[in-house]
Amino acid sequence: MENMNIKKLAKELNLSVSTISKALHDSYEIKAETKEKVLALAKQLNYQPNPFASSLRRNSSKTIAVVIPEIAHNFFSLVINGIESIAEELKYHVLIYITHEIPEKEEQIIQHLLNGRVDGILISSSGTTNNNAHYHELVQKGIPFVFFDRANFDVDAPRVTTDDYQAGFQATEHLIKSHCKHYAFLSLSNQMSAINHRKDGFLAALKQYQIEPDYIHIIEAGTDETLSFQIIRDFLQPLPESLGIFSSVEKLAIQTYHICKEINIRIPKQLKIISFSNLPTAALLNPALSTLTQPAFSIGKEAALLLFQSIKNKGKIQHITSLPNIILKSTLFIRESTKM
Amino acid sequence: MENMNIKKLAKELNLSVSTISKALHDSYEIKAETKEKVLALAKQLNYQPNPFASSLRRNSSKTIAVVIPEIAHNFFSLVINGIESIAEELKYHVLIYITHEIPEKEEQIIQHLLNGRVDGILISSSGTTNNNAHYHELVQKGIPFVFFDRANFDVDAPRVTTDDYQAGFQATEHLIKSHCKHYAFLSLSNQMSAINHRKDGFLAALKQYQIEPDYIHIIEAGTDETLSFQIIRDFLQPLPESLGIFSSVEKLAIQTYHICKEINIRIPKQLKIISFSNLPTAALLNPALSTLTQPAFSIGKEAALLLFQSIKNKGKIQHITSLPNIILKSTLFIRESTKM
DNA sequence: GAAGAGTACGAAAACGATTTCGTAATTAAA
DNA sequence: TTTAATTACGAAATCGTTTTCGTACTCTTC
Repeated sequence: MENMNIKKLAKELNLSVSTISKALHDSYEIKAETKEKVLALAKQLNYQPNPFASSLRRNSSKTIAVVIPEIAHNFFSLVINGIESIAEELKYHVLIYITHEIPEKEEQIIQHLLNGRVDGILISSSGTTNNNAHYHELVQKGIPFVFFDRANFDVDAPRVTTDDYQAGFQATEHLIKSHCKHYAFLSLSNQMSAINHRKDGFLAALKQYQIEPDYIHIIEAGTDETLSFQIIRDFLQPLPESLGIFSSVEKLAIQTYHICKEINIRIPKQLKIISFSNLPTAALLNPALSTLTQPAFSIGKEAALLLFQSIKNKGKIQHITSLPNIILKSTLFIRESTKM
Repeated sequence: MENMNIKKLAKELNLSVSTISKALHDSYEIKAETKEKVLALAKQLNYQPNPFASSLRRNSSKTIAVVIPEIAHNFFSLVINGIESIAEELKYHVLIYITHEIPEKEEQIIQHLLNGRVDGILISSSGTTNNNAHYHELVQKGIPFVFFDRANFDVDAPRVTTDDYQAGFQATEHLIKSHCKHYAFLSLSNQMSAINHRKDGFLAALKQYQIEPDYIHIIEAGTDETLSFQIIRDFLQPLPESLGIFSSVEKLAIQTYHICKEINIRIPKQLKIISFSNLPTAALLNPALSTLTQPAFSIGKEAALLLFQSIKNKGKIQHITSLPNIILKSTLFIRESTKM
């Protein structure tokens, strides 16, 4: 009685394998009485269909993959929560892959997923904007995928992003109205779509308020922890006069806080800072951090919905419908870190 | 050329399907020259083996499941990072399931995983200590699994936990030496192993220092967000004199901070607090939070290693070797929130 | 009562890889 | 030279489902 399967059920009930299968799928070909018998025995013997046999035959796995740069990161774990809420409802399984911000790793993962292990993929890209061959292979293989937050705009795939440009503009405007002199943008890299849009908003605001280029600093801190610490520390010594920082990601803002604590820079007196962040403790920091908060859970949810829709429509004639491109709004929370 | 498979490779090279399969697996039966030809063509035509066919035949999926109560939680996402680091190395895939602290959900997930979709499971239990039928079914089915952090001690499975009792004792001793009068333990539920061990350490320390029962409070805040807020708020109004709080989980400490801010309780003057936590911003809070920090990444890593070892040994004779039970140490960080 | 429709099932062919068991051909040993 | 061993491959069964075709049988309908 090691493992129950359809064949054993069939033998037990003196029915054929196909009848059992059809009964379990509530086929119209099978009469109610037989269905009941089959269901009853299946439950009694604790029958569980073999997922691989089923996937092999049906060529679908009821599984999606989520490919993200990091997981120990409030934003991404909230997104996963959103994704899971939908996947769970539709009885899909969720595979997690972490790229650690390494584009080659991402390529390798995507390359692997070409084998049909998953029915669809949700990606927050770690890649440079240049290399998108692996995305095109997905398209070619007909594997649906959806970008969220960090998209590759050269690839023809649905996207769920936030209003990064507007939010960047808004945050910067807020800094300007707090009367800073120097303005700095903390970036991870100049190859990530979301971050670049934030930077564009930053620059546009500064332009509109006619801030001189001499007072504008773009700091590319990179993804390496110790290196970015060093880069930020170097930038803050000597401290530019009346500095306003707009951090494009939470991690860099936290590093900045640590550095300020270390070398005794007073926030917001000497340095004002606002950051994109989903920190549940932003309001409890010393001082409380002004944030631009993305609706992370909703991003995950919307991206998943888009993906499942895409999976469902697979094979059907692609109408000339425009590419789904959902843009959600971030929320500005003004706190002490940008006080005048 | 839709999908490449072994059969097409075979036809192309005028070889049999079995020869191709063996060549791809570097079998000794196939001569070097043939292997090279096969490998070359496979690479050229971008052949990727169908994972379901392979899993079906081999009865193994190269996939593990991680079942956790929450994901938007520093501890658990760090653990996942640790798990992923090992899984990635061994080329295993990682499925994530979230129970949202609902025991029935956990049972349902485990029940589903009985079908062989995964080769092994890592679990941080959401269950009450009573119900462990689903774990026994796993044992019976021969599906390896490992508990981490929150284990069920009635079930015969490897565990990776931390020195919760000692850490609880140590944290409480620290509070006592900071001269509190009242002592409170914030718990989620009295059904979780790790939390109960922390509580035992808490109580033992208070006993050793002969603190009167009247000054000892056990607060079960539960897993519901709004409810736990209310419970903690109620406890803090009116505020017990010279209160020292030991929070068993990060979330409750953060809620306490929020409440203190709201109703103007000064930390550490009126209330001292220490908490189990993996917050990267603990030192930046206002005031900086004293923490007991678990080696979350290592917990994930060790648990994964244990699981893979267990998967490898599957089927082999179980020696009388003692049950693997790894206990890692937490680290105490004393900060301002418990200052005298 | 003959034709057609509908009902309820079974046989067998997939899905794509792995693996067991043969077996020709070559080489080595006696 | 004969026998045994080794090498290098192929045929076919197998994993457990799903699905396509049949096909008996019953029930209408005129």
